[in-house]
Amino acid sequence: MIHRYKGETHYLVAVDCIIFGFDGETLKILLIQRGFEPERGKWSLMGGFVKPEESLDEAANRILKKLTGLEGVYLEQLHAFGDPHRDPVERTISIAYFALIDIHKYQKQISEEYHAEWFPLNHIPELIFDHMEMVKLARRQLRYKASLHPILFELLPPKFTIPQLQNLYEGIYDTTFDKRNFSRKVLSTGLLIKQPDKDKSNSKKGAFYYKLDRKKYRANFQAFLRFVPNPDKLIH
Amino acid sequence: MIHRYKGETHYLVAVDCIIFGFDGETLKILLIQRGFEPERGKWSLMGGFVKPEESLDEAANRILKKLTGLEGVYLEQLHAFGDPHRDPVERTISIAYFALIDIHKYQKQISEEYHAEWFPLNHIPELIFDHMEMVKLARRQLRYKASLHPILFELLPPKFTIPQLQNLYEGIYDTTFDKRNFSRKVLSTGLLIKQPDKDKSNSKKGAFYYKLDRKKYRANFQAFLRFVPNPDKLIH
DNA sequence: GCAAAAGTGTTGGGATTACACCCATGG
DNA sequence: CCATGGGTGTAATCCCAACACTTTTGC
Repeated sequence: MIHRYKGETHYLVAVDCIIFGFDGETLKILLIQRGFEPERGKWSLMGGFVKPEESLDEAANRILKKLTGLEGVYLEQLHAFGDPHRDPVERTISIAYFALIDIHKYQKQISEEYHAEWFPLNHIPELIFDHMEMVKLARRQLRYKASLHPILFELLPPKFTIPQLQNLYEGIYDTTFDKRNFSRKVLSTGLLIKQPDKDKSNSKKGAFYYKLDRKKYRANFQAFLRFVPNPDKLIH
Repeated sequence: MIHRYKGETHYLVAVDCIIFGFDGETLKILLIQRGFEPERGKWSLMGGFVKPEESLDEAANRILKKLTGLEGVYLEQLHAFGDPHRDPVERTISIAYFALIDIHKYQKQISEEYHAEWFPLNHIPELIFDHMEMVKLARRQLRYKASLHPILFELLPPKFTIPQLQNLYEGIYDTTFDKRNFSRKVLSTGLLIKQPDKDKSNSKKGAFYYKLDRKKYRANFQAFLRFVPNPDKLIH
């Protein structure tokens, strides 16, 4: 280090994670009960301060792993929040990230020390600081992005059925789609590989499992895939 | 302030602005020649450190105004950059913003003390730190967003012609569009108000001026307006 | 009167929507 | 044997892309 910039103020920099999961019924986020002051006992997003030798992405991955035990999951920077008084203790700039995980891979025991719990998106408790704002923005971004790109597969297990997928979309947009049109659209992308076996947990007939073709998924991610009719009206 | 978080490292936090302008021919960004060490004399984005009592958005607006004299222009947070060694002097987290301005409103004299200059997007000089990365991301984001929402009006003067608008789109996507389809699409949104007078600088016949209907613009901003055919292939 | 840019209309194909019936099976 | 959810086909419509000629006027 040659020298330092003189006279400028330094701040704490944190990362907060909005972690989405889907249990087959509703879309949920993972919250923790703060174990330290201020606001001990209140609900909050999982977060942490950025360490001297890690990048922001690394910090987000570290924090996500600490709470869920998961690595290599979908994680995207959402927005930087920097209101001077957002944290009453001391000015902290927070970079919010949102993660999409397969809720079944989530290891409950790891997170018990944090008193973590899943909350349905329409029953979020009061949150500390500006975390509710972060959650709202993340939800908007998820709707927006999912209307254009096939990211919701990240919330499903490796094998899933088309009715499950449709349930997920319907849950996120709080609406219903025509199942014939939905399955035609989804299958026409060629992103899904049909499996020989069926999921019989929801019907006597059973629904075929599909797996995501990861190769085509990566190749076509940027392409606009519109599984969602009239997204304009739904993303707010 | 009750107390402080113990044992955590503090960092400098900066804001850097990617300022886009359109001169009727090509899309350009505004760069400055650094007047201080390190890297004095090298080209760089306009930036500055976040002050104790301002939010990130306020910092970005302040910096934009300092360089261009403009207020109330389109300004959007792009991404936070936080590699531990992105600034060799001292760890600095930078929040990048991108701005779209009417290049004609830009006051050259204000910026002379910064040695500011406009550079066409395909002739950007070498930049300090990770600023080139920021520029590339901003360009991608501009293409992406402009393919879905009518933001490019922000780059044009209050009165403009449809051929001018088409030129702008063609410049940004480095391609050409059919003018009949283009003008039909643009006019069908109802966003434009035809003026009685013409711009005769580009042809003998002259092209009618239009003004943006700001009310409808705000109301329809979220709606997906696709002036750009096959955006999939163009946004990279 | 001609060059150069502005402006406008039609048509065919592909995509999207709306809609209804049969299938498989566990109970 | 029947209730439940899974799976599929078709027709009407809309949207979009492709395409060519007329208009205006400064020189």
